Amino acid sequence: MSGTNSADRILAILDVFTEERLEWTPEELMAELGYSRPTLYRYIKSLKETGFLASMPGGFLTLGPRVVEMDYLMQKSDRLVCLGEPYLQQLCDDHPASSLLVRWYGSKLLCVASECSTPNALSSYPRGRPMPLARGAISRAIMAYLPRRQLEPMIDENLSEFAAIGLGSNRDEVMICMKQIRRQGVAMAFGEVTPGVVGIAAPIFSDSNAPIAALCVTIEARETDEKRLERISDQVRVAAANISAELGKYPNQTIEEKPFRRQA
Amino acid sequence: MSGTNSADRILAILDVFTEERLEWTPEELMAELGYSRPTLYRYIKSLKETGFLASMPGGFLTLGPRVVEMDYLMQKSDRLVCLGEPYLQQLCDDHPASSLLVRWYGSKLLCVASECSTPNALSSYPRGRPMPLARGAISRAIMAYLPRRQLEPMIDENLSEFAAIGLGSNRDEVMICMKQIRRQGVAMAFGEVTPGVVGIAAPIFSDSNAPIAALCVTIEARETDEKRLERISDQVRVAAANISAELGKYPNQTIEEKPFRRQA
DNA sequence: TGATAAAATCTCATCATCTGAGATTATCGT
DNA sequence: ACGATAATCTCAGATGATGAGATTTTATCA
Repeated sequence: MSGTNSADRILAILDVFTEERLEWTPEELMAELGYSRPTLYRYIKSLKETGFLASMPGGFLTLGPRVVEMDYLMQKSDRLVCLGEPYLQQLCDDHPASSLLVRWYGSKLLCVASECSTPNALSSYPRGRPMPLARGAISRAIMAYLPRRQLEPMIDENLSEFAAIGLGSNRDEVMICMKQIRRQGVAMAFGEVTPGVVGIAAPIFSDSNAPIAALCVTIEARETDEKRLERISDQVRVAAANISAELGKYPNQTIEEKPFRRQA
Repeated sequence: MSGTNSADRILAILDVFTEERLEWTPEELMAELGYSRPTLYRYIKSLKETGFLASMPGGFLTLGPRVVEMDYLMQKSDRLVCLGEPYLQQLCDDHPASSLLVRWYGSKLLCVASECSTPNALSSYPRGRPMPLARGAISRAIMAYLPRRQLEPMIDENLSEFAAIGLGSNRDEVMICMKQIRRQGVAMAFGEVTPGVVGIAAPIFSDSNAPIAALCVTIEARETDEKRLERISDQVRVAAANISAELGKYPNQTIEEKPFRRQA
């Protein structure tokens, strides 16, 4: 309803398919979105033909097979996931914990792979579950390595959050924390996301520039101690560094004619 | 390029992100799709704002977080998946096999959940992997229960396939096979999809009408015998029936004011 | 099976909005 | 700070989008 262009209007249809409501009739969509009947049906047709929507018995519409396929595609071809999975496995073998790979999308943190060795998957993060942007070890592991002009505005925006966690009450204090994280190579958070759960995260780089993801281990506080935390930190740091190195080894996809970082 | 409307043009962008090529620069997209620079950037902007595309370091574009999130959403809210998972588990506990839930999207068969108890995941079907439409037990388990006017054209289209499998050389012969499947309640296929692998599948219904999915077990032929096949068939048939019954127990989402199938 | 209701598509005139060349501004790397 | 590349903006023309209502198709029930 905001965007007046039909690109946004067609994409807006997919927006209404949420966790609360995954099945809509055309009639309901018309009411919700305010589109006329022919227009809506035109859009639906396009979305169904491309597989983003699918008809359910009873005349309902749901998200379609394309979504599932695309995710499969992404997962299968994501070098971060492929390279990282063995490390997730290893970390879970070594500790009663969850391990996760989280991608940084600029405006969103999204879990893209996870393993879990504890039966009660209370704090488990399956693929696709979004993470809070301004809280937790993952968030900070990434932020700490962002270039200044990205980092500073983020800090200013979330000052109250940082204050609540106890990282500092102004930008400079938080910056010092970030510096410390850079020195340690890992970020640690005690119960920031889930009460009683410790998170230990290290950033992953694809080139030498900005972090693109983080490797994280979460473990119940009562399952651990000083020594184990130390050990996990080391493992996470090393694993993240290894993944980064392996990611950098080959170009992202195929060898591009235009290498962006090395002069031809 | 085919559809001249901008709905299709914007969705066409997502089409070029395939397994072979998951990273594109705007320049490459312009060349591939033939859109002008401002137009393409307009589209990209919309797709990025909605999270369907994301920027990668180096100026590349990839599929975005929205895809992963949507899949998570679908999976989490899919009653078929939630209800079916325990059965998949059970089947894998009982046999050295893979078990899968496959949704029927009218034009596509897509695995939506799977378990595997064999170490060599040779014939494993993870979520998102599409299945061949005209081959295998799954396909036939669903087809056999389709209403006549959907089934007959499908048979005619794929007569050569059916002949190759040995189900019959004309429509009537194939129809007899389908009838037999209905009588048995399961479809069985020997090495049709993967050589040396047997598939046993039964349809799942959400209302009494048409099948919406199938439950399938695949097992290496050399791991099994007459007796075990019999046992698996029974289990699959019963499990599929149970899932169907449970699916029907509650309305798909919330209780709709307009019940479609029962009179108020 | 045929009648009835609902759902989906079609028609078409109007006009909004989409398009693209080129200029302009932002961003990045050195 | 500078040069190069990437992304956005401007604007006029015209193409394609829109919606009321008619029509066809599909589903539902007797």
